[in-house]
Amino acid sequence: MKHDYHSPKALRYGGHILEANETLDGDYVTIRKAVEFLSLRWQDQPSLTELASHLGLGETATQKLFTRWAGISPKAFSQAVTLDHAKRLLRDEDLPILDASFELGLSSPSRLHDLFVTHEAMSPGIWKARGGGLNLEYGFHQCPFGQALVMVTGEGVNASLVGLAFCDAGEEALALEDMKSRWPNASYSENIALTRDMAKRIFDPQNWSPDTPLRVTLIGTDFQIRVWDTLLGIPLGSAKTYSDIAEAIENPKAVRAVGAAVGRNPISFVVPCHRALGKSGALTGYHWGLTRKRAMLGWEAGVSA
DNA sequence: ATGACATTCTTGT
DNA sequence: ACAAGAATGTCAT
Repeated sequence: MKHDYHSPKALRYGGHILEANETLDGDYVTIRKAVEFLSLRWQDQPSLTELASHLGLGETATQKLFTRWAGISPKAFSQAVTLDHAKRLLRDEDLPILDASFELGLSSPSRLHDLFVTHEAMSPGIWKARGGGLNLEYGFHQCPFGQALVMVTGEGVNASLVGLAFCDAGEEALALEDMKSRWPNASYSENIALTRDMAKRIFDPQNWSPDTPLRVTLIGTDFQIRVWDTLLGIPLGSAKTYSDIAEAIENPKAVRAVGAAVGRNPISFVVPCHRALGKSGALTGYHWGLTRKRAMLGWEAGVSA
């Protein structure tokens, strides 16, 4: 199934993650518009004046509002989203190595991602059963990149993130269908209370701590898991090309297959598929919308600044 | 800039 | 089994 999510809609609201059904106010709408404008026009770097007039606001108000969301100025955001900057991300010297733990099939903390996660691969049986016997709870939450669909398995300390998808307000049904089609035999129930904590943990960098690593479970084919595992090793503020990844999994010619596997990553953002770029530094593609990929890269530039 | 095609893996018949 | 398609890359025009 294929969806076209081409509007950006980036949204943190006053530093808090909101639930999907909470009312949006003027700030929210404005920020969304600003990111959309900057993201769509990444090629010609609009000035603050242009941005402000597009929003119908004063320059100071625009500057302040935007900086509160992104952690960086509109100017810095535009730059973070250029081809040049993407190339710089690719240049980053130290190549992340595959976790030894993957070889062993065990879970282990990966400190390379700033959003400390422990990940484990689910038994191939579950994959073959297309999610049969799996109990998934989900909920939608507002996040800096639109509505986030959070999917969790297990309870309490065992709660583990299985899926993370994005959409614009109003497209929740599509996103849910998209995710359900990956594990059609799993059973699904909504549980906002459970997923809310997970969302807060993920989207507020203040909650990123090695003491409380986020548990994630990778469900996919062998090949896909190897690709996703490699993605997990790309640190914040850096990026890899699809061919880099193909080499990392010791299958250098499988470049195209890597692209397909990256695109099929069910835990978008946490498994940083947005840090996979074309060899030229071009963003090439994103399942949840290219503009959203730019927004993520820009937002991360603010986090790491 | 555009297009053909090489190559690998997934998925739907 | 088989064929089509995918978030690529390279080479030729």
